[in-house]
Amino acid sequence: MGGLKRTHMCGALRPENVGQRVVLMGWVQKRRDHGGLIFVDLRDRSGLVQVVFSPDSSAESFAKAGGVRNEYVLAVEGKVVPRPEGTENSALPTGRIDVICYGLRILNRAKTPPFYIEDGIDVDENLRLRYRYLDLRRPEMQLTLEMRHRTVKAVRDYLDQKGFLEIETPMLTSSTPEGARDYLVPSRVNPGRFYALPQSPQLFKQILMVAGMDRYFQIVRCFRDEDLRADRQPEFTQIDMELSFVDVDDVISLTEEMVVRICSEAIGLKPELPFPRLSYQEAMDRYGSDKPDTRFGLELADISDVALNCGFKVFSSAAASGGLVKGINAKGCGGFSRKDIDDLTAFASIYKAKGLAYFIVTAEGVKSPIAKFFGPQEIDTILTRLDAREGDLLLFVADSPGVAYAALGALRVHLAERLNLIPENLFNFLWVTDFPLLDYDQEEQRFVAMHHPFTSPREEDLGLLESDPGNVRARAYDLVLNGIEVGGGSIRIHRRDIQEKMFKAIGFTPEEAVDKFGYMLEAFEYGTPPHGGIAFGLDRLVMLLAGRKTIRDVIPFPKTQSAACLMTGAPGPVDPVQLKELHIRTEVKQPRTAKQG
RNA sequence: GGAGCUGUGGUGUAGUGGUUAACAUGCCGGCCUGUCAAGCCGGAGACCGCGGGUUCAAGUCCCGUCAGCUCCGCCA
Repeated sequence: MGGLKRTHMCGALRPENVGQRVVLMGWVQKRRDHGGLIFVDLRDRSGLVQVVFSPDSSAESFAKAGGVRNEYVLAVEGKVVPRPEGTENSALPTGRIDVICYGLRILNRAKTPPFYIEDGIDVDENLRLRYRYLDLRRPEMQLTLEMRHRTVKAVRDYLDQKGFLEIETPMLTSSTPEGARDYLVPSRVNPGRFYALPQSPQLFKQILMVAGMDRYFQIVRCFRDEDLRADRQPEFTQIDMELSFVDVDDVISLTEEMVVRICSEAIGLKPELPFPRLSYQEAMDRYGSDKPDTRFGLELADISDVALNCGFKVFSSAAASGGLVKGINAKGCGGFSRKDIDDLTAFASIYKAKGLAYFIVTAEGVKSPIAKFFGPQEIDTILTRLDAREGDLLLFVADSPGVAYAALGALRVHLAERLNLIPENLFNFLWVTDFPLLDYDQEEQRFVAMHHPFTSPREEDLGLLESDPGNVRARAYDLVLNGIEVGGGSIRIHRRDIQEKMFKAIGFTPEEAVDKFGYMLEAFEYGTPPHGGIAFGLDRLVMLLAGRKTIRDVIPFPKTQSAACLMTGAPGPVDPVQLKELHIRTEVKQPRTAKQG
């Protein structure tokens, strides 16, 4: 840089700086060459400032500026001057001043970038990911990463203040049964043995409680080898916490305050406390989801009782065989065409709904292919249940509870989007509590932990653990924001006998339990305090606060849906020598690379 | 494992089975002393993701495949 030292950031200059000699370093956003006068918008992380090159102030710089192109890296020595009257740019924070250049150094040249370095670009995500360093130059990406930093800093400041210690846990750990697929790391010095990357530091943080650390937190990377979604990456970051001597309300109120602090420092928002709470059952009944979006209405109604005795076989048999008949009122959609309804039916079928029954509410009564199966009394009850008015479209699903909830829950969100019912800039936090402890897995023909196997049952349900496992409620809680789960936790089991019962309930033999979690059971015998905690999905939280639709936008170097990094080409093939050292042979002859095509 | 959408100059798009694949922007050159979506003039740049097939003729129709995205399953 030829001994030059930067004095200011580009975006920081204001009329107060007029008269100052400044040295700026940054990238060329745009050059406007007027022949006798050249304007260059110089950009750094802080913003843009207009640099003026004129032969009157420096003939040499003016000549050099003619050869400057977009994304060249410049060092500019100049003087801050007020803009001539009438040439101010109110769209720019620095728009009332210019920097007149007296000395220009071209620190580096740049090829023409493959896409525009600006906000709101509409470009193939392939390109953005391949040239991520250019994508990240865009102001909105830089602001998002700054917001992520503010979030993390707010968490650290808050938890430090509350007496938490930030403690690290291993990345190379052991694979555990249950849960997601593990990422495995072969051990060179232990042939045939593997570490697993942590799906979460769950066991370690509990052990830290046994160790008397009292309050722990960690901003920690977690790994799950499952298929990707807009809000799921194979590696993601959790704000992970655990506290001793607490109950559900303690964890909830402590983290509520933290969330408020995050919102305030990241985006200047002050959500009202306490956040609403909903039981799992109520969330399912009203919204068909355990992570309901409460920014709009369209709640579900249950008509299983009416359906049970009606003449429509599809309804009555669903209701009679333990299923549900539920409906949703698509307000004002009575004018939907046959095709519109077919589309909604197709949408519901994604969630395994076998069909979508409908009522169109008109002044003359209900128009529906299935109206004839209902008496006037029954129709009246249904209309009342769904709060139906003339011009409404009522949609019904009759199926197993799982399918009815899923299909209508998704339909509810789908309709809200289509009808533009979702207000912008609304942040609806809410707790979902009282989850079932266990969930029956049809495929495996056994109960599995809904949260994880270390979640404590509610005391009053303890007796059901053996007699009626499906109805045991957990001391678990999820934090939901605008229909997305951003956090979840529980009070843990801290007694060996209960932990053993839990393992038994999910089908572990005592030998398996000891084999996989013996150290944990043993630790429980050395004075384990009651404890509980929570983990937040940092990426999702920042995504929502930043108003983005995918966590890829808040992760500097994300993976594609096929878990590849388009910039580095990971995962890539490795030298056979490396494999040999690791005592590994693969079945694949010619590995596909991520960059083909 | 499955369903859907997308793929055409650098970028974003248009393109009814039929001539030399069109437009905008960017890029390159020239002119231009107050622009900030600068302006004006000129120029280069795509064998239409890849591979087959149908056809006298394919960017367009069919099959396969690759990549990206969205979703179902999966994600304690």
